[in-house]
Amino acid sequence: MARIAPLSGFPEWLPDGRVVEQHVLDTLRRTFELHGFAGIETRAVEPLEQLLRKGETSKEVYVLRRLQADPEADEAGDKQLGLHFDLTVPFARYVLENAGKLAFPFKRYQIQKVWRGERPQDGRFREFVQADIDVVGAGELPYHFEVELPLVMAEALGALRGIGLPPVRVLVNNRKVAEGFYRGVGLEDVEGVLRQVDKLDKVGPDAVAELLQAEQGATPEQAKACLELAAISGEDVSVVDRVRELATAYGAVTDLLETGLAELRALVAAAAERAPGVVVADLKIARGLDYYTGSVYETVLVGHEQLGSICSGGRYDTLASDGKNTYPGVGLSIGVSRVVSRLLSAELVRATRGVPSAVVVAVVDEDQRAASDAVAAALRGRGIPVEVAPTAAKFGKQIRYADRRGIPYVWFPGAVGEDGVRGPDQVKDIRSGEQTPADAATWEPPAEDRWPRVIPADA
RNA sequence: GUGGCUAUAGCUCAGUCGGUAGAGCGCCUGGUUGUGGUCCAGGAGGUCGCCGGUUCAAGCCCGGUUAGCCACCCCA
Repeated sequence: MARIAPLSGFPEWLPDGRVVEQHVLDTLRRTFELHGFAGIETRAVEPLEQLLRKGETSKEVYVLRRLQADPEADEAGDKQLGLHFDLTVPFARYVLENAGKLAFPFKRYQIQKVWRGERPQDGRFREFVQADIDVVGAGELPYHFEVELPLVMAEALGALRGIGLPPVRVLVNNRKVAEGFYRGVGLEDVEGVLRQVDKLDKVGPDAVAELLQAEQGATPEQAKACLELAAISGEDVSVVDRVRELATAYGAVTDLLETGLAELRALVAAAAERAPGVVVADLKIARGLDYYTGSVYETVLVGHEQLGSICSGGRYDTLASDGKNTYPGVGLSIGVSRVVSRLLSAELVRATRGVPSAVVVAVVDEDQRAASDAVAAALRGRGIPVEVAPTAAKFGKQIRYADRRGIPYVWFPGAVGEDGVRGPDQVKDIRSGEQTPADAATWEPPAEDRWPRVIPADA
């Protein structure tokens, strides 16, 4: 028998999970718009060569082809399409394509699915939703956007605290600091060093020290310096002084380092004021991607650090370039699916119901279905989500129909008396059992019952 | 892509020394006269992932395969 089984890495939620996801999406979108970001959507595909420009992700790209494509023809390859694996590459292409029509600096948000042919795991998917914000400038982009963007994300995620999302911690670092320091101590393969330092949480400092020596040719002294830098973290500007002291001790003070430290200081100082306790400077944050040139960000859910980063990004001096013009940018991306999957699997949140209906209108018998339809229409006309019972089963079954779906109210159309006149309708709150006469032209459910809500699971 | 673990009812899982399948939950029906949840009584539902091998006999042992989970890699 052809077993129906979920496809690993392609998550699908039940209706009440979708209510949660939709709430998250709505909340993020509202926050982005409050900060003036314009929404765009790009196509799902990009030319393969465009997607592969960013490096070693090639194996992860899903290629698109027609079932009947001529196998000879696709040898040509330059017209091959792939599903985008992030929203930054499509955005960069979009900026170049529409540069003449956009006003810079351009702030946009983009919430879409992306695809990566990775091995799925808890919180890691092959098809998932990202919510990105980026600011892109023409030619130049003021540093203050590197301060603003992580704070917008912190606010967006903070807006989800009410439904039970754990607090977040935005870890920040600056590429110029890392690069300036590493070069200052004589390590030229900045990329390689970053990659090893990035493993710190997983393998520990001793292993990283060995890797630095074995893989990057570092001296024990250089390795020690890298680890001491990585150990520095803090919420206030004193981290900057500590980095400078360390660099001085190793004779590693460079202009690049000083530039980076000034930037990092500005970010930490602003964050301490605008979002105290949320942004933490952490000098071990590396981010493997090579195109970051300034601030880099990673965000964890407090208590769920094992889940990995739920929101990352950074500054790119060259987000896009057409040869003549360069467009620097800074942006972050929330892994919406990762967040939602954890909210659901760890039972941090729940939806009050999985269907929109606040009311089920009972059907007395099929001959009187029209009366129930009329009640439903009257309620809907006033914006109350309603459905009519699917069958004229015993009332006990119709109540159970509502109960199973979490629908709080059952409406009983008045019985037709011997005089042929319909008696008064009644509405029952099936949670309390309370049943009262009601008029479809005026009855209102309490506001909290009107639509499904997302609430902390323990509420 | 590499490695480890797993696959039995809709779900979560038991299944001993190989002897042709069980529980809990869920679902359906009933417990008169149109009002659910609790309780009671009944009931439906499984080619034991798939293919092959060993054996008188395989859910159990062996090989393969597919899928899922986890770790690595990388990343949201």
